[in-house]
Amino acid sequence: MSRKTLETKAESAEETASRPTLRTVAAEAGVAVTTVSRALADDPRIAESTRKRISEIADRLGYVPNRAAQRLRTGRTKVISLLINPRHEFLSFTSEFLGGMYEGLSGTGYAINITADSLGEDRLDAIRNIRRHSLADAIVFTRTECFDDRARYLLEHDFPFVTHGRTDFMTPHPFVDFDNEAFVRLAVERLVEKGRQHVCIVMPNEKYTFGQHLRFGARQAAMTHGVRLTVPGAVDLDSEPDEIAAMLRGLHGGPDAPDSYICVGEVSALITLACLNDMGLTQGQEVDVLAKRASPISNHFRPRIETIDEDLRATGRAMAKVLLGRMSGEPVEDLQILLKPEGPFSVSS
Amino acid sequence: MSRKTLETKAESAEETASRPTLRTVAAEAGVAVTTVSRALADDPRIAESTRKRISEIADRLGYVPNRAAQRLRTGRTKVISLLINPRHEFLSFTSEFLGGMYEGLSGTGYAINITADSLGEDRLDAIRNIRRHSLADAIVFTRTECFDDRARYLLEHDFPFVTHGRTDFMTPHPFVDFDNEAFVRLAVERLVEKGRQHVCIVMPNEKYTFGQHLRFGARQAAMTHGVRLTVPGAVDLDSEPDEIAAMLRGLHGGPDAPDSYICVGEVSALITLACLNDMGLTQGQEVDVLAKRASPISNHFRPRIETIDEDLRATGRAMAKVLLGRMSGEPVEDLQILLKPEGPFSVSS
DNA sequence: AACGTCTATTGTAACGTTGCAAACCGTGGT
DNA sequence: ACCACGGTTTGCAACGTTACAATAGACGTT
Repeated sequence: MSRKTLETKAESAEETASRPTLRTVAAEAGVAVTTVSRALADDPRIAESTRKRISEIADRLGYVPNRAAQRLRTGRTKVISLLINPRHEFLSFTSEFLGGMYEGLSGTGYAINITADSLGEDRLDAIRNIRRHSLADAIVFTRTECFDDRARYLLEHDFPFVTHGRTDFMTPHPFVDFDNEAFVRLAVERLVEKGRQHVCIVMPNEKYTFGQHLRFGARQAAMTHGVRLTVPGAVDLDSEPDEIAAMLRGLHGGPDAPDSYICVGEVSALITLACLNDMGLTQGQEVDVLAKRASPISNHFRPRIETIDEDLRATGRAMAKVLLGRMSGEPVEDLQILLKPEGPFSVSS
Repeated sequence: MSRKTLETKAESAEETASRPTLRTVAAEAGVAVTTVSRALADDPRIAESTRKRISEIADRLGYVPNRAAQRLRTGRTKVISLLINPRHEFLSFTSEFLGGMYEGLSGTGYAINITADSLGEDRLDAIRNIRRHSLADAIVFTRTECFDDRARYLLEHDFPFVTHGRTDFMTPHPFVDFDNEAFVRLAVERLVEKGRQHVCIVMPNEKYTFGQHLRFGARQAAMTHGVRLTVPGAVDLDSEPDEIAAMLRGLHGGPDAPDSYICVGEVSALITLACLNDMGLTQGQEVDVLAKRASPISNHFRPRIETIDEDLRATGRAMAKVLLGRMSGEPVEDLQILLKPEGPFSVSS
């Protein structure tokens, strides 16, 4: 219950008066403000002895730099915005991804700031807001589309960003992507091993770039293994249960229905399972469902389903690396990373 | 593909040179900087005619106030931080909640900023960081505990905050809570209607305050309806599938096992269903599971389960109201809202 | 002893905003 | 014609920081 338990010692000092500034520290140390600023920024022009003395005094006084002043002066925020659509995203998804980014950014002074897009009417509002009010130095987003308006906007304004997934734009930009072609090949292989002959992909909306990769990879895999492949019209990713239901009923109306399904998300897998169940088809018997797993939730589906993991922590780490590279002006070719189910490798190399 | 499609007209003007400031606008309008500042802040001291003229010029030039400068000058951020634990929270949960807060804050100039706690080693780090760096004017968090360290810290430092859920502290603080006693009474009633005689609550961890409310409400309801009640040792909310499994196996070892379960979250419901299934018990036959529903995900559980909704959008709206009240210094008694399954009413009234 | 050279530190000026005290100006009362 | 008085507007200063140019001092060279 005592204050002590919740406070660091620097904080308790800070409590007494108004917050110490560079001026306070400078006065205490008997040096100029500039010197303190430099000393705390580890500027090599400051002698090691004074640097140490000053940083001790700063600690003792509980000095914390004023972010607003730093931002005003430098124009930089030291913040990275992660855009999410709270209607779509599982936080369990975001958790690993965030953790990875956090790891990758630790020690750099950058903070991660989650921003909800899609609260206003226009999805770009959130991004415009960030840019116009300088709320972040860079932006990250997922569910990248072939002709993504967010990416386009940011490219046009030369605002640093990294996407999870690729676009079809001619102008190259930094990205980190999961190799969905490899994923779907692996998935088909697994289903074939279980004796399945006719695979169907529960496709995400066509607008998502990775849908194209899935389609392509699945064609390849189906050829290789000599199995039938059905790629029905797109269903909105992680949503639209009615559409999935309609699609499945359509497929199972005739004589040549799929005997296995590949889902790209856990929610769509859950919906698929429910629909199949409603049609009297049991997972593991008449059909098999395989899902990309990004959270532990699919462990609790019954009957159990097949899963293939996407390492989102590694994705987050890669994201951080690319982000820092982008902000320090590295060439874009070095900032495009494709993560294989097996491990990472750079597209350029 | 053209720029026009993605830009507002104010933005394109802004593009040409460096960003316009108050000085720019003042020069253009032939008035003092202060006048522009006041005009744009709708200060009554500025004549309506000049106010209008200035704001037109500001629009034309694409003037956007510099947030960093405002923050430095005023010490206020106009930001509210929503703390979330990405390991626990569904974003589908957060979506409605966020939307409600957004509605409640629209027009006030406040922005919502989602911050992940629990990325560092100490949960309080995130909050300390916000306070020390003045990253927000107020903090909101969920999953409030009886002796919540976050609430304690913020109370000690007199930092504005609102909790989702109550604490057991003597010092009153603003909160918005769902009436879980009412919820559990309703839940028991529903299960009794289905002919169930022995209800079990899959309890959240004891540290959460709402666990106490559940326990109390369930006792009342069980008495009223004359059914058996089992309240086993706590299980961590939305997690620890092994613990749930062990608990259920324990309960179903003897002759007097529950025939129905109340779950406070959808993930715990899913886990419970999986465990029951693994024991050969089918939902809707040997047992019934009822869950509090905060997202559409439970619609896809098969067999279907009973649900009772918590209106998270209304919760978010209430949150915003309380938040604004807290920041404008309203008395704390007016800032404690308990939302019934039926509708809202203030604790104080 | 004067000179240049290097290192460590200093002082000044901004970044863009808002609060405060002062000034302006047309109006109306005396 | 003077003064007081609203309603408007202005100028100055400051928030806390960092960039830049300038300075002070130490040291080796000529």
